[in-house]
Amino acid sequence: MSRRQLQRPGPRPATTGDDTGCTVLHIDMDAFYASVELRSRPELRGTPVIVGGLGGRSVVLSATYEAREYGVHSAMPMGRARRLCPQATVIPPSHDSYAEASRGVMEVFRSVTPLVEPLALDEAFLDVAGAQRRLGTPRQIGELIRARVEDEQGITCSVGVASTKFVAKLASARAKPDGLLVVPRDDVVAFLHPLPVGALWGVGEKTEEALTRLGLRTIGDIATTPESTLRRALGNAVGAHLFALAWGRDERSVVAQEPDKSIGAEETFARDVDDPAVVLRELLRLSERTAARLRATDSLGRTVSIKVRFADFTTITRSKTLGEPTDVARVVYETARGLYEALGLQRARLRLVGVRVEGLVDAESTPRQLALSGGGEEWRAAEQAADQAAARFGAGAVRPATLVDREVRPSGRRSAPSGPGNGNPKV
DNA sequence: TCTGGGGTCCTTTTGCCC
DNA sequence: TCTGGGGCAAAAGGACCC
Repeated sequence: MSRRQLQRPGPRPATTGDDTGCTVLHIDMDAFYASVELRSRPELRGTPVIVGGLGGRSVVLSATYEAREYGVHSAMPMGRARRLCPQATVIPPSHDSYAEASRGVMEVFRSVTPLVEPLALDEAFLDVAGAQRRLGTPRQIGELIRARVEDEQGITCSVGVASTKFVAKLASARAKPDGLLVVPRDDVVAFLHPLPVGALWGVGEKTEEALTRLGLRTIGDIATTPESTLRRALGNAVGAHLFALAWGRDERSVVAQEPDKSIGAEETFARDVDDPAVVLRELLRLSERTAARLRATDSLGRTVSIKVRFADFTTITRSKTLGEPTDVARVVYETARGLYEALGLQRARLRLVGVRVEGLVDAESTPRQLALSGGGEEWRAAEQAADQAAARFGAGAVRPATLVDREVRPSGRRSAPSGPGNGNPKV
């Protein structure tokens, strides 16, 4: 599902290299969403298939290799993709089944080693140093995983085997589709230097332009440029980082799943919106979705930010840090509304709005200070009740909060919130 | 061609305190 | 009392990833 393919795949390198010390595996599903869809539509195998929304503003999420032959790739606007490949079958995404397939493959990975670092639904790094005595060399482990994923999930994947994360990642891209590539320690520099700068992890469109202005086209070019020149042109962090990568230096180790740092939701309107009432209703929906996910993951967040994209695609963000972290939709919404109203947009045409909560902490280990915050503990209780109803009867059972707002505004005696701090007088 | 939605990380600016 | 500047956190923007 990688957005960029390596531009010049060249001859598939031999897979016979020495894998000693190459304990980092990068595993990447081939055309993941499309492959999952093909499991239930086997008659479409070998034909161009595009997974993407049907709306006018959607983009390609995944395309089979047959569709890619026509120039279709992920993140491309659907309209363009359909013009490039009119005969393709278009399938709207079913995110639940991708999540389920993802759980399946991650389980395979974790049966090999606990050191699994997922990067996305369809890819992960594995450190297999500790699994070698049990399962064989890194290459053998890679082949074992490929076989098991295909057996158990009915989709193929590609594996890169190297001594560092980013070389493993480049190797899996080169091995695609349905392949495995080992880059021996001694071959790293020779493997890297002919590649275009855009192949480097962290080099996108803008950085590539900047590098082109410096006359640098390959990773080898970066390697022979003074680090100080790179720092000046790209900034300290990026410059130093790319210089190190160009020499195959990458100290980052594989770390098993870290907790999320932010949770949010955003929505592009089908058509631009200039009605503040519509925008506010959307902010409410997004706040509820975000807060529900906070509660579902036992997280609280301290900073609420909104994102507003105008019709011309310029985008701004505004944020506010709360006195204490929250997982209450009402608090998220009121903060978001304040931020939106402070913009004084009148009737500007908006394309997208989003809500995000940052600075996440674990709910269990964070004491709540109800009296200080006016933090909507009663709202929290109501929202938890709604969570439970949704869990039992499906999300449709829960009424939109626009109605809740009018009918059960928490004033005076109404609900008895349970949990720490119960009994604080309100207002 | 006309650009989704979920994120992370880095840089710069701004405001505050001392 | 005014001013400068260091240090810090928050805010804002932007690049990048899949």
